[in-house]
Amino acid sequence: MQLRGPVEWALHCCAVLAGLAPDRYLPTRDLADFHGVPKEYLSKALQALSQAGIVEGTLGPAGGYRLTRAPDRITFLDVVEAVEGRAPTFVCTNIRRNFPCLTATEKSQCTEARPCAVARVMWQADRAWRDSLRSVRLSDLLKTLSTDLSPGLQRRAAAWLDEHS
Amino acid sequence: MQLRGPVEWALHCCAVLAGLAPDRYLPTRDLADFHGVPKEYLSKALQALSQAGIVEGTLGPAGGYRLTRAPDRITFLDVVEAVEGRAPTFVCTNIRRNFPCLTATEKSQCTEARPCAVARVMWQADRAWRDSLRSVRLSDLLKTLSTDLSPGLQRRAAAWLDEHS
DNA sequence: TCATTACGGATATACGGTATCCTTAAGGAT
DNA sequence: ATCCTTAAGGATACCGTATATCCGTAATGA
Ligand code: SF4
Ligand code: SF4
Repeated sequence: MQLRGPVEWALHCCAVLAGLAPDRYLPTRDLADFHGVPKEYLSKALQALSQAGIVEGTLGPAGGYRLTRAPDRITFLDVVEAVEGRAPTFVCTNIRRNFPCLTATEKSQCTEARPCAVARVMWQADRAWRDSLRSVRLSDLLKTLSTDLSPGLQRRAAAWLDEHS
Repeated sequence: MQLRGPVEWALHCCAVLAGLAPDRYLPTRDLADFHGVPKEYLSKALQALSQAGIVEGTLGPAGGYRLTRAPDRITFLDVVEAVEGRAPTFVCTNIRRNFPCLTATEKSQCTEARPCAVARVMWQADRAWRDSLRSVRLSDLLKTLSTDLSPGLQRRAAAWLDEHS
């Protein structure tokens, strides 16, 4: 069970986009260069964000991506689910149905609508994970970053993004 | 990001073992037959549980596995971590170090000891997930099962396990 | 002694993640 | 009107890991 590269990239890209001037578009190439990740592959993650309605892209020169709404209306869960999907981490293969001592009627009751105790516990934990991610917004990340990063670095990063427009 | 078969099997096996008479050993073959899963593969999950000290195996005829301690001292997290490992779900590849505007000293400060804001949020969610799993014990599962399952099915399951000794 | 069992190494296979390439359509600049 | 740039998305090759099986070994009780 592991989250992979694209999720991390997407989160960092959103952080960069959130710090940009409003209405400013940033192309995939710049985001890829800035993070040092393959452009074509990062593009897939950005497309996922676009399909989820978190960012929107525009074509042509001076095109690229920007956020569709304010950073305080985008949660970590939004980004993670956009890239990683909304499938629950625990998948029930319905082992129950294999029990050798089931009657036909009991076997027919083993449906998705009646999940067993094990699945309920695992899904509750899944919900706790998602609730935690939902409780942090992109604006919170920006605030943390502004205290974590030195003013000099923040200025240099902004300058780098400016000259690559 | 997905939990796979062996975790589900391990949880169900623990539930069965918890319902057994104390000091009774149940071999891998019976556990595999009861759940309808491949015996050799299930064996790997049981070995993981054994290494984690949740179950213990004994050799020879009438051998098999049993729990090492009472069901109220085994949590879901114990079982999940034994099979799935203790690695955090979010792996930080240290993208920061690729930022084009870092000085040498800043780059050297990007260590595991100083995780960035993104990683901290993801790990907090990971902790929430584990806390949720830790809060449910095997004894809780048994209690739920005893009310969920019909008395007839419980009797039949116990009988099946008895005649396969 | 013998059958049975856990244990762990080795191995084969399948699947999904990783990464790249290419085509298409659309927007802006000239 | 034309050209360049860019998102969008399909196709594909590659690789690693998960899945699954097999076998040898040691230990245990009958
Ligand atoms: S987790 Fe529950 S629902 Fe899923 S297979 Fe196991 S018993 Fe059935
Ligand atoms: S998550 Fe944070 S620590 Fe991990 S790579 Fe991204 S910036 Fe660095």
